[in-house]
Amino acid sequence: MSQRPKKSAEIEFLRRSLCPVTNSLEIVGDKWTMVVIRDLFMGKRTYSDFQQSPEGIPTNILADRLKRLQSAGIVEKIPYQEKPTRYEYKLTPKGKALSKVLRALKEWGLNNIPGTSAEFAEKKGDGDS
Amino acid sequence: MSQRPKKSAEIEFLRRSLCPVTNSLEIVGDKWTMVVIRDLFMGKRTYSDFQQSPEGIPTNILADRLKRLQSAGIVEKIPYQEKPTRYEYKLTPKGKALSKVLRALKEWGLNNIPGTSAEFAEKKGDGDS
DNA sequence: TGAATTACTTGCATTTTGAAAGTAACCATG
DNA sequence: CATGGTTACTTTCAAAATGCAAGTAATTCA
Repeated sequence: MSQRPKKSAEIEFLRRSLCPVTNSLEIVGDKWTMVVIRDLFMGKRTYSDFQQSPEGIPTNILADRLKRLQSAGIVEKIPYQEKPTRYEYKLTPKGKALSKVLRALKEWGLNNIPGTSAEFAEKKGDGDS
Repeated sequence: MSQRPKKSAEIEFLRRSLCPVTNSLEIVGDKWTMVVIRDLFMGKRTYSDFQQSPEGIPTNILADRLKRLQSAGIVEKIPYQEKPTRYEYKLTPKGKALSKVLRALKEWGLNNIPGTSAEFAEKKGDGDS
């Protein structure tokens, strides 16, 4: 056995590269994912919370991103009431570890994109402490 | 004059929101842009340098991203020889300011995505000092 | 019974991406 | 001076992702 290379097993591990930057971008590197994560850091919890953000994420995209974030282990969906059963989304430790990425994006934007304003990326009453 | 609102002028400033995170993502929030920026931080300079990276960026996407990065003031294209005229791409100060975003993505990937390896996001001989 | 709310799913047109091939300028070789 | 090679793209077109709108399901409220 093992005469031929085990293609199918290898394919499961195929990535664009082994670079941590590239692999992170596979998960959070699109226009909407980090916006949802920003909302979670700001304390938003429900589907409609995310929908109400000023960026106006399309509802199908939001549903898709929440699913992907769950299967990536960044977000978990937890029931917080019954009848009707409602769920809240919250960051896992893996998700919370993205805070530095978020902060770096925020700082870069504030310093390099005129017209941006910190209050849109901070919890109300949070002095960035 | 200025009886009617200056729609055309306003439209130039229309954005998804005023959030610095969202606005940063409009520029660097896709699967390829930060890969090119990573390469620039690693010392790559020419079009073919970027093409040779292990991720295998499609050439039309590369050309497009380099154009966008130039018009965003993140990268500049500078001739470094004549006959034939050849250009190198390099980061502007605004581009260099993205180092924290890059580092945060790298650290998150290293800590949270098994199989990633630091050497793919560092200059050879650079001890991260 | 009917309207409202929350949390989605579905359908479909538009936009972006990606693979491959093509082009243009120049140099090097025979 | 014709042929081939290199660099740096552009073009074409199919496939995938996005975005808008409408539809659905469960439940509560009037």
